Amino acid sequence: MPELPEVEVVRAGLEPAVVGAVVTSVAVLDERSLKRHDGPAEDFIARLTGRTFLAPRRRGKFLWIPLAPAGGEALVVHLGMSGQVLLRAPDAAADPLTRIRIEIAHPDHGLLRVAFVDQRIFGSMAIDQLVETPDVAGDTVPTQVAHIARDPLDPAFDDRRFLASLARRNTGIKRALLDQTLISGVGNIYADESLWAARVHYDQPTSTLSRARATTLLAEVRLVLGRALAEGGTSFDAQYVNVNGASGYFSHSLNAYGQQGRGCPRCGRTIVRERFMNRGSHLCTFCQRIR
DNA sequence: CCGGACTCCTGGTTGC
DNA sequence: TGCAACCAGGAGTCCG
Repeated sequence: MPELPEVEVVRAGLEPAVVGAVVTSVAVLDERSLKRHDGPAEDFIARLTGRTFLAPRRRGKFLWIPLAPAGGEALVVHLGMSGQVLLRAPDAAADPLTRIRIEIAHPDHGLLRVAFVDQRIFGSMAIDQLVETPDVAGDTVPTQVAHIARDPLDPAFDDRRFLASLARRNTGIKRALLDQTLISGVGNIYADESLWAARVHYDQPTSTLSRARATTLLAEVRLVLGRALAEGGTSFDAQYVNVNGASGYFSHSLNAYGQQGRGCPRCGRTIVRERFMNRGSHLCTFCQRIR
């Protein structure tokens, strides 16, 4: 399940290969992968073919490649649960489960294929208009990303505003962490990891979480995301970026997620998995109690 | 404002 | 061994 670190690795990997490249052809192999696109496949193809890619950008789990001229449209990518963006040589064998294939011509690297591969088809691509952000002058995001909060690794993320909305809200803390309109980029895995690190129970009411503990939690969110990013950033091939979003989360340093039945790395008691919000929540019920 | 239920989807795992 | 049921969940929508 790609979350912020995995999506950022994809963004960074794509950047050198796509900036300045011209789209020479587009094939939509499965139209369901255009569910975020407002229009039929023909419209997607027509609006993308012949365009020049600018530098890829990201907010939370949304990735987009602006199209020249700047400030107009962008190719938006969301990886969903299982999406991958693979860079291939133009004559490479087709990747299984490729849903959209984009051929590009780069002034330095020549012809490349960008394959959008997605097993479960929760992800998608779209062409969308860029709009100005309300908080940073000159900054733009696609319209379908405009309702998402900045992510905690964004220099313009507003800590005080986030903490204030937590205090004002009447909900559980994990719900809040997963609410992309409050803080973006955090998914189920890194939510569990951050809560474990900060010793906070997933259902702790946000209004009763002390300012100090909320501050600690936000710091842990940043540490967890930053650590994952550092691990992922070293693992991709420089020439043909093959960023895996499916097995995508960087699993070698998980303390809570998927660790049910094992010992809590902090106190040794057993990590349990509970159903919450129609998904799994992994925690140490000794370290993480509602207070 | 809030939360629950539902939808999208399919490879891998579990259970009989 | 074979097949069906179940499971994973990001994000959007709808409803009470």
